[in-house]
Amino acid sequence: MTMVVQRAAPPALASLPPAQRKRWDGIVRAALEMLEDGEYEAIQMRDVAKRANVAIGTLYRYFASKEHLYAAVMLLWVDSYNRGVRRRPLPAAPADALKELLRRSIAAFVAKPQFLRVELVMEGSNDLHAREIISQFSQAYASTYHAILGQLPAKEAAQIEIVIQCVLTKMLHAFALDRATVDRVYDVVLGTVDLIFSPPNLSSANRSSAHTDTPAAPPVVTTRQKAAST
Amino acid sequence: MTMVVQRAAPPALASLPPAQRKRWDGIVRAALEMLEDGEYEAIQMRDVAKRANVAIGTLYRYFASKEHLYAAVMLLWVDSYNRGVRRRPLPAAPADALKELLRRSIAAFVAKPQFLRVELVMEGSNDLHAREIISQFSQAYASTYHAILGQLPAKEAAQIEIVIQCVLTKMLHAFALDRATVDRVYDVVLGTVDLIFSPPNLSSANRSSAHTDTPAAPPVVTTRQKAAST
DNA sequence: CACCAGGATGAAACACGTTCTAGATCTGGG
DNA sequence: CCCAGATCTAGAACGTGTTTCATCCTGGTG
Repeated sequence: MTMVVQRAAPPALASLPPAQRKRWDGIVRAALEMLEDGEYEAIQMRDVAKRANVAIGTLYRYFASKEHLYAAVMLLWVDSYNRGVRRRPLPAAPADALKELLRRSIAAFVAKPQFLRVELVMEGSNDLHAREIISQFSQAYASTYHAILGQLPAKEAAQIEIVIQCVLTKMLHAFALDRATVDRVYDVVLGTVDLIFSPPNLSSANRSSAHTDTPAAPPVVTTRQKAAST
Repeated sequence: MTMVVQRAAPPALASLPPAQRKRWDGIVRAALEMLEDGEYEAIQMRDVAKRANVAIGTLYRYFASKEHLYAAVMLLWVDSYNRGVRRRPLPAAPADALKELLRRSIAAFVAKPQFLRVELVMEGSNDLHAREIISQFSQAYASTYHAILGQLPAKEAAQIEIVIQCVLTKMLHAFALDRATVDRVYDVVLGTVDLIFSPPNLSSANRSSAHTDTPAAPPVVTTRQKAAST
């Protein structure tokens, strides 16, 4: 009565006998190497299998999809990125530490635009396995920044973290797609830190809100309701 | 000697005789309708062609790829979005106007997550035609925000614009992929405005930079160089 | 009217991710 | 040593985006 499962979930790397772990490694390594000198779109699963000396069916027993495979590749790669970025010491002041960390991150990613483009694909992916892995390492980033901002009030630290994260990845993606130069990436990302930590005199803009706020914005409250239902 | 072109570039909508323009419209409308009640991935080009009453070959004469077609769809849709968002008046104070605009934008997008997901796909796309169209309407967004921040110094206005833009789209994408609730989107996006316009007391964090800056960060300068060459 | 050029047609073929099949091979327990 | 079951393999097959191609309009021109 125990019917055969249509397709088993890909095994977790952790719980894997050495022989299979070796295969796993070989596949990911092959995929990584092929990305080193070719675009994601140009890489064929059949070729990855050939290069790793496994059958295509085997490849698909370990990875549910091309996106899942390359999520694993990114995870491997991001490790080396992390080691490089965190090696040298950082300035003590949060704003300066942040800026320095961002410079290193940008440098690391800019050196390998294919990986950025793959990350972009991953973020748009619907594949469950891929998404899980991706969220893993976006949390890894977050924790790095969290360490720096620890001394700030938790609320602000969280907000700053996410803003920085958004700006950094967006700008890197723009760069990866040739929509921004390296210099612009640096300018915008570091400029964001300045904007947050050394704000220009916006108080005039802010002050005027005291008397224009209430009269002009009564229908606002309904907006959120509509969003949920429409 | 004039050899036949392998594949003519898709014609621009502007320079098109009425009959063909009508076909163009029909195709985009069909594609739009199919997205209204189905996921992008589930939509087949063959079916779009059938629904628009054109041959598949014709469809591909107007649009170079599925992504190009859906970029055009998004452009059509974003028009109606813009009309909706800009109709009611905004508060006069930049910070408040910004917040209100953001609330409306979030509401508009949250109501149609398929479109968000398509936008995500578009942003990761390598298709030239698609990317050109996409950059068109991300500029359309930008101009909307630009109008609000006109009274601020140009430099800061530009920086604020881009930060807001990054945070907004990132959070919307997170929502589209079920990685954030609607409430979180509102909190983070509006919180960003607060962070910029009513910064908490970060000066202590900032002040200490005066004496930690120079000693701790000597190897920094080389970072950018490495980025460009490696 | 005959003719031409530039669409338009849709069936067939191709490409590549993914799945399936039919054995071969390995592995651990008796 | 032998068996049952898991895993591996080569390759065929399938689905969907994309391309090709032979053919059929259609509307302007002499």
